[in-house]
Amino acid sequence: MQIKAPRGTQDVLPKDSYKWHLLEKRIRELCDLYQFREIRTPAFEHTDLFIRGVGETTDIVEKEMYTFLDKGNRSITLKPEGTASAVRSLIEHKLYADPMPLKMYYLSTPVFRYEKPQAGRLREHHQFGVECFGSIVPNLDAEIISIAMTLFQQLGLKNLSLNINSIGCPTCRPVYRQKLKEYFETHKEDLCETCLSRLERNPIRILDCKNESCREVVKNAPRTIDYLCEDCSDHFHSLQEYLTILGYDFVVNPGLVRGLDYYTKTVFEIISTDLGAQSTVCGGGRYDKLVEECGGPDLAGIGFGMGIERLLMILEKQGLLPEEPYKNKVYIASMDEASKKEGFRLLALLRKNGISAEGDLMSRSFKAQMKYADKINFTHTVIIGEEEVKTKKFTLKNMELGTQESLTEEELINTLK
RNA sequence: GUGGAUGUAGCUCAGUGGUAGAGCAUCAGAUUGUGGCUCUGGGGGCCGUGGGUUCGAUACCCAUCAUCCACCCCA
Repeated sequence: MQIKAPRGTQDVLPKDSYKWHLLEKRIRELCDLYQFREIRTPAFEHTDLFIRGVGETTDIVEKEMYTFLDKGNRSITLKPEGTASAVRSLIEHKLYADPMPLKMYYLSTPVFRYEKPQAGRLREHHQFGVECFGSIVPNLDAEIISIAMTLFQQLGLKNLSLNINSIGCPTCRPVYRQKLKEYFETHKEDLCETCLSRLERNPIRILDCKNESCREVVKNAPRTIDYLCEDCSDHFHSLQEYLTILGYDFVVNPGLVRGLDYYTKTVFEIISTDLGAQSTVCGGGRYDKLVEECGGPDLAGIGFGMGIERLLMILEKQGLLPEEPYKNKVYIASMDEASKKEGFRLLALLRKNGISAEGDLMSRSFKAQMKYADKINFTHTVIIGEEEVKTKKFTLKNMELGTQESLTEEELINTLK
């Protein structure tokens, strides 16, 4: 049996990796613009971190984690998301002693979830994420959102929509939760099976259900934003003002409830119509209690995660990915034994001078070498035969124009540089 | 975890109850040191895997795995 990549994983092949590099370069420049620095955390953590961080009742923790015992009998889990690790690291290295706010991002870190693969959903995918700790001001929420929005604008993405909501804080959420539960109790007969089980454990999640009869019930359900405490309500309104200052269109979506338990106040998602059923490219929010819950000090936080594969899917679909960037590539074609050796020497010399070059590695005939040079799209070919070896003047052919000239070693290096 | 579609050469796909083809790609040639066009030829497939029906299955039936899509959930 042939061994294939595990279900829900993808290879990035040599011909495509430049797309990732392109995107990663843009993202690094952007983060630099916002004064964020990169953090790198391990691909796996102690399972407890995610149980405490992400939340016991979430789908991620309940059924999607790659958890195993290592040889030291520790329960280990492959990261299902990025925030918990950042928080753990912050606490472990006492970064809370640094000047506030703490700003960090992570890029192309792999995250793992055991789900059934479909369009835009993988078991291993990669995320770009941003986290900021120590500040509770609403203009920070807007600023975090603007990082994602700016990236999308720079890339030229269309058909995106920004959804925001506030899910309250430990002061107002229990009140709302109770109201919601009372409301759903009276409509039990119209709820689907999963929602009935949610009723006890996490009634807020019913708001997110796509089942038709549940949606009917949800339509008239109490909305989080109507039960926010004064602090949360002010925060939410203020956020909207700041988003307006930045000129963003947004939708207040009371049904937006995120599947991770750590969120408080602001939650948001950026949605694309070009992704099929998995429409979220970027999702995040505020998590003011998470650091404390993980054993750290009382420190507010906010951040988002963005799926690199999904982002690339949209770029591809909207035709926004450029061709592989132009590069001056030189091929050295040679004929007899003597010229082959001369070519081999020249190849090393070109590379020493920073010129990207390649020679024959297939023992091809001269003509076949030329064909190859054409196929691989070399911009120049250096031709070496008896003549060139004798005179020490090499033939440089411009493959696009078809022109050629005879040059000394030094001239050759200078023109190709 | 549930449901639908699909699985034949590197890729896109034909095809028949008697163990397979096309186009593209690849490689080699078309008189001696020059690519792109054209022409000729070669290599490459246990027809996803395991069972069953049959004298015989790539084709029919079952199972399984994988891919794609939807539910669920999320990036």
